[in-house]
Amino acid sequence: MSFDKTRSAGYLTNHLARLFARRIQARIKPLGLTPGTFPAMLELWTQDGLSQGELVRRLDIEQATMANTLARMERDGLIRRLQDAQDARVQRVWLTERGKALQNAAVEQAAAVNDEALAGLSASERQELIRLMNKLVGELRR
Amino acid sequence: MSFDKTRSAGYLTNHLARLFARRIQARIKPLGLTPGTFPAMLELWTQDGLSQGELVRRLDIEQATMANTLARMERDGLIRRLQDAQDARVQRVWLTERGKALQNAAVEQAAAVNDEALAGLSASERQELIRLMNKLVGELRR
DNA sequence: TATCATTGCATAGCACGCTATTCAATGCCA
DNA sequence: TGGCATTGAATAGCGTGCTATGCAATGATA
Repeated sequence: MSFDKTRSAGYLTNHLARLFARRIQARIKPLGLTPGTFPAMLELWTQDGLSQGELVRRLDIEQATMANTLARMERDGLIRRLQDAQDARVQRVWLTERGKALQNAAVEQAAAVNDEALAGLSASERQELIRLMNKLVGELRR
Repeated sequence: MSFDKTRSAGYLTNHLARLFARRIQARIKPLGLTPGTFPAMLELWTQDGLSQGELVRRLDIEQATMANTLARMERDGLIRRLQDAQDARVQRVWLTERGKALQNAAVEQAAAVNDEALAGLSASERQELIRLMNKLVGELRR
């Protein structure tokens, strides 16, 4: 039974994810951000005050993972967690001023990494790659 | 500054990597394997007795990560590490009988996950996706 | 040959992903 | 209204990735 790693979507995805993480890590470290916080920050920059559960659903991250990530973000002064007034079980997540202020610089760095990765591709190749990756996500999310 | 996560190669790659990992984890757990061991096992099934450094170079994994992964693999009876006869610094990695015996079943499961992910794609789309992903890897590895 | 740089690996410490488990708050229904 | 199921979150434990650091073996050189 043979297996060519350069022809396996799963293998390539894992390798690519590590390469992306290394690059983004290097670029956002000076901002006081880490790669794992990025998805949550993106959601909160778009809509502040989401509940933890809402973040879990939007980001397709396990609840326990999100709880840990949010704890680190709170420790690092990016967010605050406040109990919801209507439902005492719900923790709402609010950006601090510092967290809000990072948006432009952080998004800029992320965009730069994407540009580096896609440098060798034509516009239509980029579009096709994104389309196909979205299709895989849809397939695997069921 | 806006950022569309469904159009970011990095974001999609991270999401896809998590989805792939969940699937492969579920499938190879019964074999006593974990996703992180897979790349090393693939290399060793192809060529047994590689040094740790050789694995690091082939898999583009940090040396410390590989040392940890190999320690778990040894603990779990997949490999043994023996000092090289010529160079006492070198640890050569050898599959156990159990490690060797897992090849067919493990590769089968990995192939099945790839098939699930690519189910919605035509043959030419699959080929194109693999080609583009390899291009990104090449770009980001420099 | 004594010294110093290089190489190969291990360890510490942490980020971030997962499963399993627990607990409190809420909702529902007899 | 009392009892039970559901929901939202925290915690424990572990795999897998990283950087930083240390150390022993080897190689190179004055």
